[in-house]
Amino acid sequence: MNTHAVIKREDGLPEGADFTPRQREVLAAVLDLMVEEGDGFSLAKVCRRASCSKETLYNWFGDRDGLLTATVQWQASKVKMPGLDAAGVTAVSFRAALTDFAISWLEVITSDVSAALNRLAVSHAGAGAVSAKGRLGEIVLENGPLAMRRRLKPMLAAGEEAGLLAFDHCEMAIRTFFGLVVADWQIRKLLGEATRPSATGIQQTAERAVEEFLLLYGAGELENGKHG
Amino acid sequence: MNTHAVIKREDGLPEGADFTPRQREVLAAVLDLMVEEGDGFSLAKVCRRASCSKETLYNWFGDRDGLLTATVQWQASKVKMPGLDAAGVTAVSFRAALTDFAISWLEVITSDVSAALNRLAVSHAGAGAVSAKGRLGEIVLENGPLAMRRRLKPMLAAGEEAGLLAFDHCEMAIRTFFGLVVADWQIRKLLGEATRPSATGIQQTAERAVEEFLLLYGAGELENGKHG
DNA sequence: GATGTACCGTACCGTACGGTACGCCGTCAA
DNA sequence: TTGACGGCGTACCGTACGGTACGGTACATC
Repeated sequence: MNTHAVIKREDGLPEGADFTPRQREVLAAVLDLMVEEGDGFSLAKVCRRASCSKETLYNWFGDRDGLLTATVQWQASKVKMPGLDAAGVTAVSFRAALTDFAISWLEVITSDVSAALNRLAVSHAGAGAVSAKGRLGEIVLENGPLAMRRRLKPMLAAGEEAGLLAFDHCEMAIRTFFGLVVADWQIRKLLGEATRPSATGIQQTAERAVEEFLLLYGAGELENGKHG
Repeated sequence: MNTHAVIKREDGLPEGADFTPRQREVLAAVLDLMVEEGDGFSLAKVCRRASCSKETLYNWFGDRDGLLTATVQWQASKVKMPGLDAAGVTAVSFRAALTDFAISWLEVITSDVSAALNRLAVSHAGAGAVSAKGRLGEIVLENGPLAMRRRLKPMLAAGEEAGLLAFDHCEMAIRTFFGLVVADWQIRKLLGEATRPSATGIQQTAERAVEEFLLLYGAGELENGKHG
């Protein structure tokens, strides 16, 4: 039982990640390497880039998996989603909030860092049945799709409260929203398709997705005619 | 310049994959191992499982990447999508065709084999800038989202032809359909979430997706009221 | 029967990488 | 001044794996 320091939460959820500045430097180097080389980077390279020794790495993070986990958790702790409070939602502000949400989600998803992290988690999720590796997939899942659901749920609930939305099952609405926004952007990015959509491309995608979502689930003044 | 035999198409598209039966046995073993252990399996294990020698492996496929590529291509060549010919589409048959399409797509996407293949391609897509690895991502991309688009396009065109659909840009409609059907199923599967939807779960997802799609893009008799 | 070919099994080699050990130096407290 | 400590750099070790070589065997062809 070594102490590994820092992160110990047994629920694996991405607690604040209270690393020292020096440790964050190291993690930043890891993140860079992950973007550049995927899972294939060596500890030696990390040390060279971060100007630290392997022994330090080992003392801080235990082993390679610990380092990866720490990196993923640290990055996860940095991503803050725009939250909309339920107070005083109007048709216009609600639509705008949904659009903002979609935009920032698309920006995250199509970023190189997110792609690298997801690649890492995906490959580890399929490696050796049990192995401690599984945690990575869990963490990313927790901070990816599941975080989106958690964020979205109160927004949609607020929308329903205000009579702007109508749905039977919130889960279904969430899933639909996810599908309309993300579509095939993420999987194409993960599979290495180079073209990242431009800012306006993302904007248009988001607006269209919200438009379609409101066509399906909008009520009252939000429910307007077909697009086209 | 070794001969590597078999697949040589420079465009990388997943041509028929004309392997000998014995070679297919080997590829099947590789596929199994990929499902079980992800990208981490060793050539030695392949040999043990397939009862072949490393030298044979090398003669047939060149190197590890060649073996992986061959496996991916072989699997890709096995996936046949249900095609609907444009002749005599009615509102009912069209909806049924879309639903069938969605169902079979969901079945593929949530299968272990597909997940393993996608994991492989995803991790290789993020590994080392150029390296021949990139090809895997390309191939899977070609047989994943892009194949779906190709299959879907004539179907939607036929639908429009028959006055059952109305859209400005076919690409947009395709993207929307993709999003509604796939939603977060694929990414969650890739990240290792164990629960595969049941047959009826898939059925319901597909029907709902088609329902929503037709609400957005349906014309004439296909355009019915809101669900709920 | 001799010869060639295709393949299996296994042993082998080089390398790369995770993990460990150790010497050295700056900092800080006593 | 001295000693302890945290951390850097480097050298080192064991292992695992990709790739190669080689002997042995079944089978086909002449």
